[in-house]
Amino acid sequence: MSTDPELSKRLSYLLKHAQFKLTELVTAALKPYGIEGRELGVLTVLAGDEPSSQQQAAQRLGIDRTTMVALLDTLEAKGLVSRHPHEQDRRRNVVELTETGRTTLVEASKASWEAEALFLSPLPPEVGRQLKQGLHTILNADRD
Amino acid sequence: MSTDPELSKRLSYLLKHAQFKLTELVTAALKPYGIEGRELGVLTVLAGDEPSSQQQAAQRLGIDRTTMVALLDTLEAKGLVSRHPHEQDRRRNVVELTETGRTTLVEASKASWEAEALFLSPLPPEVGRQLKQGLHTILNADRD
DNA sequence: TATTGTTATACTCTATAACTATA
DNA sequence: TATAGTTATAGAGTATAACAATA
Repeated sequence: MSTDPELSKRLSYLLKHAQFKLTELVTAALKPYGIEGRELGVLTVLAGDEPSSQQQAAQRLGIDRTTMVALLDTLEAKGLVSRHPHEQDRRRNVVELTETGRTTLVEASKASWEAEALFLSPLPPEVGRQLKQGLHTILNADRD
Repeated sequence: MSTDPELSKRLSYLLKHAQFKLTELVTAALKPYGIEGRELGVLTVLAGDEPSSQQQAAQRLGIDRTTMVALLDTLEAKGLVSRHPHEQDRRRNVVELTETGRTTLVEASKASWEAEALFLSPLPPEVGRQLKQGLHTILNADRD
């Protein structure tokens, strides 16, 4: 893509293009399962411990609740999640994975990890781990 | 932001949030100079060796030529670049930095590097270098 | 015919504001 | 009054298609 020598030394440039490349790999890997990376993220969050309301799930994903609506519309149309009114508080929707949703999550998740491994494959395994660890350290540096 | 334990192990998640955080830092650092990160990228490319046409500059940035039009409209309105018809080929615009554009580039570039250093500051300098080197290796792995 | 810059348009992703139904 | 979900809408950021000027 871009090849300006000065620009390609910028971390902004490296991160942007790395994300672009990883997204390409993940999208291709998930294609057989009929979902995209963002949707896999939603399934992952929904699979956690308790069945959560739409708003709780949105918060855990760091997206707006209005964005979550459209995302769930799609996943529901694909038969991967189901929405039911909460028994005690009927304003809320309890969102759960369907049986298909659970198997899709398992298989698509595996494919996604493989895409990540492929992305990191130009590096020795230990260097790849350090790269992830470094990003993790930076993102959690504020929280103390 | 998001705190789902499963999700935050994904490289997709780490890259996305890292980019978000770096963009915040760079945007704040560039604010005194009245430009954004993408505009600094354009100035950087335009400063390279030969005065380039709009399309050449767009290619080096990896963006569409139609996107470049709006970007240059903004930079021209700010007095940082100037457009002139190419002498030999009057279809092309020669895009150059103005005097103000050149000093802005120098100062804003410095501020941007400082923002990057701040972003990497939770890591030991050597680890930060390795992180950049790792991304660079991954992005150039295809090209051989 | 092909190319450069431009405009009009549309598409994606996202958020804000307002509506509804419940509490 | 306040909250969960929804809808309508708008704003970035981007690209595609069509146009005028030039080659």
